Amino acid sequence: MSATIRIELNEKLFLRDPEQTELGRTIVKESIRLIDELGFEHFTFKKLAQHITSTEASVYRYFENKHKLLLYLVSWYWNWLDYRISYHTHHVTDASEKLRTFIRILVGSHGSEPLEANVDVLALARIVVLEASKAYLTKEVDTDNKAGLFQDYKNLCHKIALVVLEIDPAYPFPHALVSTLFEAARKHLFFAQHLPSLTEVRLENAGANTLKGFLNHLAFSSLTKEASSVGASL
Amino acid sequence: MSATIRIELNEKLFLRDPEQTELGRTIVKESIRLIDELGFEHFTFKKLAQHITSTEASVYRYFENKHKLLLYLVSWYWNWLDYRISYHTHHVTDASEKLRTFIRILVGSHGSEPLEANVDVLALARIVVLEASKAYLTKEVDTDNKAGLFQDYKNLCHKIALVVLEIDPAYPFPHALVSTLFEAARKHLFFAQHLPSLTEVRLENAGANTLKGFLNHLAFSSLTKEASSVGASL
DNA sequence: TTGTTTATGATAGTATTGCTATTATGTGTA
DNA sequence: TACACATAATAGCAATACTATCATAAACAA
Repeated sequence: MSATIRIELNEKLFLRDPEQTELGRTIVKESIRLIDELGFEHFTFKKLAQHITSTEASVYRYFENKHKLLLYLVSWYWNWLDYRISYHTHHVTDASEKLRTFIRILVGSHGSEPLEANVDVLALARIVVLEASKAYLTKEVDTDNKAGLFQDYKNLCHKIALVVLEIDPAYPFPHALVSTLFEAARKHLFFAQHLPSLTEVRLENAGANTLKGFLNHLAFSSLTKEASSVGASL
Repeated sequence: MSATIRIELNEKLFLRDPEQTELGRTIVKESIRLIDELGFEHFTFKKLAQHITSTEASVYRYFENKHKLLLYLVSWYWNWLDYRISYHTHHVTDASEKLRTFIRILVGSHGSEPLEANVDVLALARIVVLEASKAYLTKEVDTDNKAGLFQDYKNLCHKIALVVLEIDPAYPFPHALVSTLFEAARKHLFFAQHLPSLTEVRLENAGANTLKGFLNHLAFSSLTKEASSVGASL
């Protein structure tokens, strides 16, 4: 494992590859800090430009608009997660163990592998929780999808879905289950912090009522033979 | 059942109660049509005012801003759903049957009870799918929550959570499961339409791979004794 | 009836956002 | 040396998100 991970992203996510220049890397790095601080709605290219003592026009040379920048950041995160999952499961043979590992990484137990130097991954993870849904919940979703801007998320989802099928080849909703786990992971992290009456998940709790516990329960309940027959009878 | 349902909403959702005046009702009715058509990002009070041949200032007298209007519409929807669920379950004694009915209504099998005359409920349902998450995924969530703006959603969630506990009193995540069902219902309706590789759920399919089938499987798998023990062992 | 409140409309104005265009400047490359 | 090229500096424009003021008409109260 090298110190910094090379993450290749769809070229349609940017106008000029931000990884290739100092300014580009600064834009990415500081936009993460600023979006995390202000929230996506209050974040503007003008504020970013002032923050990095550059100009609005320069930022626009890298990203078409702030929505594309968000898509870039979120894609980067899914790639990074993919990398971490591969890193932690490539030696695991048991499919159930693989899924368990996936969930463990998904809920954000960071620290056991080399962190990306240039990017504040914890801030990016917070952005993903609060903003990632907005990347696709738009009227432009079909256009963006045709341009392949969600490919990384879909790839990752498919990869885990294959593990699910390995556990239970008869399970009829592998992709649906995995995307639900992704969405639920983010939502319950958010609920635990801001709307705790919507979830039993507690972040400070290392024992019971962990997000990991809930997601494991949700996933493996669905994948036992008994459970499958429950669904089929409805 | 009367022809039109009176739905009482938190007064902090509006500046002047739109139900009390002709203009107010027009604002609500036509904002639903416009948000559905344009999407929340492209929707503005100016466009709405032009659409209803009124003025921006008049709209602002009813709603503080478009975010509060969205909160109003979404709250209205949860209230309406609550009403429908009560209507269809008040005579049901079996808890599992109640949960099944809840899921059936959640996925949107409309038409069996009186429709609200003034509001295009189908358009509102589409808005909820695309925009409801944006109502709380903001930096203002704690302020809005303290003002009670999410109370209707939380109440509904709690109500169903009690049914879940009736089915399996030992289940440790009743609210988490129910909020997951709510979120998943919206997300998979959306995925089925726009990102079908993220779900097996198909809308046109009346037999297999229905949203109802997936949610029932997800819910009832988690609530069988066998399934509970699966989760506890992790 | 008269007077008064109240809702709406009409109009104006301001700061910010989102974006484009033009020109200048410095830096590295052929 | 000449050229390309990235960035900075500046300007500008249309749209957005409001706020304020004043006129008018309907509703209602004395």
